Amino acid sequence: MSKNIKVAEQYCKENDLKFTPVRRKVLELLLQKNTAIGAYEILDLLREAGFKNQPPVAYRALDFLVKNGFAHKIEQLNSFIGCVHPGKDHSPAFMICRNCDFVAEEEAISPNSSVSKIASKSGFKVEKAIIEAQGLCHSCASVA
Amino acid sequence: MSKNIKVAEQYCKENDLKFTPVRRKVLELLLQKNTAIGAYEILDLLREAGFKNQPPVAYRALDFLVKNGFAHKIEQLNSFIGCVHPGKDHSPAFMICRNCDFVAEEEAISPNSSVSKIASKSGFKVEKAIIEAQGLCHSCASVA
DNA sequence: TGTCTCCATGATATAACATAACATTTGCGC
DNA sequence: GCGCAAATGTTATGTTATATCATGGAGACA
Repeated sequence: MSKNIKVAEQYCKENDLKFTPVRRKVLELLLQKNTAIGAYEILDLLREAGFKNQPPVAYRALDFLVKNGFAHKIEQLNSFIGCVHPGKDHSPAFMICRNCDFVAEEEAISPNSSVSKIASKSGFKVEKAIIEAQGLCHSCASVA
Repeated sequence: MSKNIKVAEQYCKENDLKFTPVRRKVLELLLQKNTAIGAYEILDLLREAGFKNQPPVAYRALDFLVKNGFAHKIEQLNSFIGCVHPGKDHSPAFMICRNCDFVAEEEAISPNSSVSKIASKSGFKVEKAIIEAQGLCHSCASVA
């Protein structure tokens, strides 16, 4: 069992959250790849694994995982990815390779980051921020 | 006629782009609001203005406007907003008020911005980046 | 133990967002 | 006028996401 699954399990236990079979399975699926997966692709994988496969099944599990910090939505791709450091309160930035679909999650926000500075300048109170960059990952950039 | 429409018109003239009636109308619609508008809402407004209203009509115009920097897509909202400083090559950050839907566009990316730093650390070659923050705008934050 | 309540899941339907594909028209250089 | 390229018209369909109501299952507590 992956380390991140264990972390999620432990976190749920401590916070009275139910880490049910379908939620666990979806997280496992997300963690098996380093690319983002769409909800309907997850649905297919769930069906193969013997779960029910109507859209709400996937979306509910994904909502749970995203809400609790175990997964993230990549808005530009309308798809989802497992979080590489769950549990910690964090503000990720994603680097999406347009060639191989690899998605890297990095830490982004610090008190003096661009977003904080821009926000304070305009009096905007930021609650969450998404940062998604598109381009070429290290290895695809080398080849090209 | 709004200043931004003129800028777009001039830019198109200089770059051999066709600022056709439907493209102009969509840009006008986007510039009339300081909130983001969905493609199907634009479609409704186009119909009211006597234009054809099948989905491709709106999406084509939006593609043109986004591609040429006259408008931006807000990924989190699946909707669009007129650009406040068109023509200039820029990397915007958006501040989205969850209370009043106001969207502010700010300049975000500099050579030593968070994104650039993170990217260079991991060898990722960034081609474009989106930054979208959610929270409360100045006036909604004051009320609360 | 019964039953109440809360939350998760099952199931059906539909809403909302976006594009494929092909026909037709328009503007423009020659 | 003719041919090309780009824009628009038109039909159909693909993709992503949610509303709604029914059913089930675990824990609280008398």
